[in-house]
Amino acid sequence: MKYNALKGIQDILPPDVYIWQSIESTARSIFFKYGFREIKLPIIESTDIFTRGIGEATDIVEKEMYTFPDKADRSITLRPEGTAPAVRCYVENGLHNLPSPQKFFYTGPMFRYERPQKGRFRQFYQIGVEAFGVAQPTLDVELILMLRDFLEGIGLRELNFEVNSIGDEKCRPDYKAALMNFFGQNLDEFCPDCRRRYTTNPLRILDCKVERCIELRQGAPAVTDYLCGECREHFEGLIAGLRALGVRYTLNPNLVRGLDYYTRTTFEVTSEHLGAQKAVAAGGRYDKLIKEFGGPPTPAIGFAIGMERIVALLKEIAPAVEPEPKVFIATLGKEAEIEGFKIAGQVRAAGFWAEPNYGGASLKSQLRKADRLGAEFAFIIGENELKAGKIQWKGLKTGEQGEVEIRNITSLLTDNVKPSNP
RNA sequence: GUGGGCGUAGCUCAAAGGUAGAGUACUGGACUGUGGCUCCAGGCGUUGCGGGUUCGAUCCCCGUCGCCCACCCCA
Repeated sequence: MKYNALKGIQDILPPDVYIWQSIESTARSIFFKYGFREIKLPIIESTDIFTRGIGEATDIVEKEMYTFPDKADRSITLRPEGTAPAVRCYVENGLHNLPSPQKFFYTGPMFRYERPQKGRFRQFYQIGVEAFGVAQPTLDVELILMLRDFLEGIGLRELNFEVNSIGDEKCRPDYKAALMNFFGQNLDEFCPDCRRRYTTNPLRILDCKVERCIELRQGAPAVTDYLCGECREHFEGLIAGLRALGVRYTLNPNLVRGLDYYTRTTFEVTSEHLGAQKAVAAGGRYDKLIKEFGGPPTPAIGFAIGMERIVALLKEIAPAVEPEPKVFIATLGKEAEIEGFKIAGQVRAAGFWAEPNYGGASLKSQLRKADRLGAEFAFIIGENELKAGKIQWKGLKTGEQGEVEIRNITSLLTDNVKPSNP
């Protein structure tokens, strides 16, 4: 019987996992400086968290959710995204009673039942960021700035920052009507997908990739021309802030999002070095969602970073590297083996990776193993060394060899070697 | 859900109807206490699975599962 991981679900192994760790630690340190605190959220929720939060008619809810009945026949769902659970958490824990803004981030897997392809998986990881309680566009600007700091911090360049505003419940209906009026004139010339979108979500016609549709939508009304006064002011504040802080961006009036809860600001960071799924991070405002979840009306904004996609970009820049032991401890004989484990303890206490040999083997094969592991030093302990209270050390990169008293091992290392962390 | 490509050793790939091979990796040895180089030894792999055609299938056909890419949509 051969077992496979489920379709679209993969193991993450070394050395890749070291890239993941470094991304997460960079996120923690940069987000900390912006005052974002980490929270741990459950990966399963009551199904209605998502149907209510994301929207009944969205693709995610209609066809992509992992939904099961539990043993008491409650409908539960593996989270397909993090914002709805974060809002549930915010309201349930009464966090609106704390000073605004409340700023959080979280990491972990999301689940969507989709056909896998490059950059798309059924279980995929996101770093999610949410900020509650401030309506001013300065918060939007700060989030985008933090996202840029993060992406540059992990070493990514050549990314496109696209921003847009899709208005709110006051002005979006007007825009939608104008759009339908425009497309309705020659609807039968559009592709079948767009004809379907016309009724389900006409905004999506704006980012259809079919060439004919791109031609046909020339001259279509732009969302930013239909913003109400308040939304316009907000959008202008966002643009002014980005400019003032030197964030390079492009306006993309066709940037519409597939989740119902977005209002006003939407943004997306893309790379040309990925496949068709080229968004590495995306987000927007959701000013109505907290009230929808039974909390007080509270403006909020957030974004999500796609881990697999930034890992793919980083691997393109530099392949993942396997960390190497600092010291391999080769021993000859039972007594030396025990002494070897004690010495390993000293090396570790000094902050270095010590790798022992397990069980008897010839010195030759032990050194070969040390070499293949990429160890920097081999320590050799046999009968002679035990008697003398010394060890032989050998630099496997340099070929140098010498003797040192066991009690001086720590200073030998700390004086000559830099500690290495994963 | 739709379309296309691909499934042979841990990995990369041969074998184009006559019942599977190489490189690499791994382990050990040559070198009974000194790695990297070299040489030697070690794999009965249900050729993804199931059926069909054939005297005979890794190869042809059908189905199925899986992977990859694209569409839809999204991080």
